[in-house]
Amino acid sequence: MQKPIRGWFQPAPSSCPVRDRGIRLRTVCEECSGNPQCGQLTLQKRTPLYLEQDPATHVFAVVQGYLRETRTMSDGRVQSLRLVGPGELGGVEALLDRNYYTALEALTEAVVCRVSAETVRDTLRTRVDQPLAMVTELIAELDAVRESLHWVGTLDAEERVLAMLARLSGDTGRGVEFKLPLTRLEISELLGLAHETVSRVIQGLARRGTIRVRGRQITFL
Amino acid sequence: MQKPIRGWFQPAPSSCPVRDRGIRLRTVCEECSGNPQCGQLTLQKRTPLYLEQDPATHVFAVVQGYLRETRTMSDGRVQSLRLVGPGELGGVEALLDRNYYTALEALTEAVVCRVSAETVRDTLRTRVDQPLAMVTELIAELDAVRESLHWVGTLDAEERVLAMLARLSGDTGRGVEFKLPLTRLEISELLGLAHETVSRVIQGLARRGTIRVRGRQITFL
DNA sequence: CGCTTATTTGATCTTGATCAATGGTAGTGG
DNA sequence: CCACTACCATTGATCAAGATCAAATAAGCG
Repeated sequence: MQKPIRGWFQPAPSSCPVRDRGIRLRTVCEECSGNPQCGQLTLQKRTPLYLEQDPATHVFAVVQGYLRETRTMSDGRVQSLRLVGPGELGGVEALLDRNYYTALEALTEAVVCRVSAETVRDTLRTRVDQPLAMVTELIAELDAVRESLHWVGTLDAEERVLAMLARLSGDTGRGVEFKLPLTRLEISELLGLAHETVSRVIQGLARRGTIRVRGRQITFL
Repeated sequence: MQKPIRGWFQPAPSSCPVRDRGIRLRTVCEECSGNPQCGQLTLQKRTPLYLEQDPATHVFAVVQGYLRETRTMSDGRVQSLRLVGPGELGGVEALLDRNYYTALEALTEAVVCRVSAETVRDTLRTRVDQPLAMVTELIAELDAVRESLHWVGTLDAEERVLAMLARLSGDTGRGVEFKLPLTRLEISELLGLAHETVSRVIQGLARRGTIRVRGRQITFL
């Protein structure tokens, strides 16, 4: 069920659960490389990995679960910037060697690889084969954020909720039930909607037979 | 008045108008390196640099003027994704060696440096000092797009228009008049608003004394 | 079981879109 | 220089999507 981690580094030389679950490239994870057990971080729900303005020291690759990036405005409003799922990167601004400008927090129980920015920088400096892969990664991220922007700009409430449900369903097919890992409130914050609207849209889709809903169990029909 | 180009390459060895206007790093621009006159491209208003789905061959750095990235949806609606101004990059997806997934078009008369993706890739492979600078660039781009997302998600019409006006005013101070380089319609498309709304907001700000408006001449008060 | 947190549903309100009409401005060619 | 034209900007009236306010369940969970 785990997705491969998109990474910018070479295959791990020794046993590593991350690689063993099918990834092409390994991340230079402090835990992975120093430890034969490849002890990634396991996070409980609601655990923050870092807060806005924290000194930016590490980059994270999500192995399992969902995190979210948020930013707080001067007036206290919180905006969820994006959902970070399996195989995606968080905190790349650490490579700029300054403070994080977003907060990153686990929404579900999650497993992440933690890589120090220093390690990444060293690797970029010394390994000829890595920079292009890293650049490719970042451009893919850029693509993803633009995609979100496109969504927020043009899609109405129902389209956005459908897109989110599709993403959260992963590779679950039609007719197969899956469990929503997020609450209506969390979904609404990520989509820039009110939670009541998310609820109404989901009920509406159910009434029209697009999906079947049993609490947090959803089936596409 | 020109902004420095953010670039990932070393200082130009010989005379180059781009560098001479104060940039730290030069872009490996086909025109610049092959030609002592450093003949960047000059674009007329409304000139497209590339269209969606075109083979992605070049990366562009804006020297002067404003361009916009757009994407067309299946139903024909066009979404403006972002404004690309002096010092910023467009078309970085060319490094992925596939097709452009956005269109890039000049909104005003503009000057850009054109760099072949091949050149950039070669430089990343062979020059030890460049990758980190390039990665830094991309992360800054990522930051900018997230910023847009933040805007679109949390700001209301007036806040968005104000943010755009602030950006377009550049380093013009309070009390100094500047000329809007974009029409109300173009602004509205970039902000995801109706052009009537942009007009109303601008008039409203003028009525309340925040700005002074004379057609496309604007003064912050 | 009792408490907290999620979810659903209804009623009403606000923002900004849309429709429609008019006035301005800049560029073009005579 | 002026008239013509095409685009740009403003303003008003109305409408709709979704936010907000309010309240009643439902679902977890110690």
